[in-house]
Amino acid sequence: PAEKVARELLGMFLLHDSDEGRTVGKIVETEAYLGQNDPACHSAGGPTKRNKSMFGPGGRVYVYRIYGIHWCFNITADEDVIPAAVLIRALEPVAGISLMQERRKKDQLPELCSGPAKLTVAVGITGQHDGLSLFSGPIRVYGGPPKGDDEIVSTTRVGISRAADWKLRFYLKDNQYISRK
DNA sequence: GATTGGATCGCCT
DNA sequence: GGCGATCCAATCG
Repeated sequence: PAEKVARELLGMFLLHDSDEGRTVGKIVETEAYLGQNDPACHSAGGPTKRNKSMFGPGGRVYVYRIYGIHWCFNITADEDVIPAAVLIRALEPVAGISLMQERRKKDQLPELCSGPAKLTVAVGITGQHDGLSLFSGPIRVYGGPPKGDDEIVSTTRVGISRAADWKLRFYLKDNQYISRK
């Protein structure tokens, strides 16, 4: 289930090996999008060219363009027949930091990956990665989630209008690298 | 077929 | 706090 995946991804590491080099970030903020029964999920209206990556197995990359200019990175979740995904909203920079600084044209660590469209720039993910498996290929997730639920804060998702009161945004309490409180 | 508005960010005031 | 950037699916008719 996407909510479970969203919680368990917190504390895990996102790795991307690109032509320019390797970046690694710790996942510190996520949002769950549950599928066709979730009005805020892109798959709510059925399959389209954009959302097709959610229709299929979990553990794949779903990247879409937002506001015409930014990329947002998701990990698909749940059973094959349920088109769900987890939006990765913020990372704590771990490795390849100089490459992230170069791509973002920012030096301060909290500026590098503290938002869904910032982190795609920092780690070099674009629409060309849409549909890739996380179990083979350049984008991987590894490590384990943090111990104990008490370090995870759950709240409402950012920037949506439908199902606005569902508490499906999760972040690590007191972490300095989240996009907002 | 045309219009609308969004899971955002950075720069401006 | 406001606004511009500028793509594409959803909605309307």
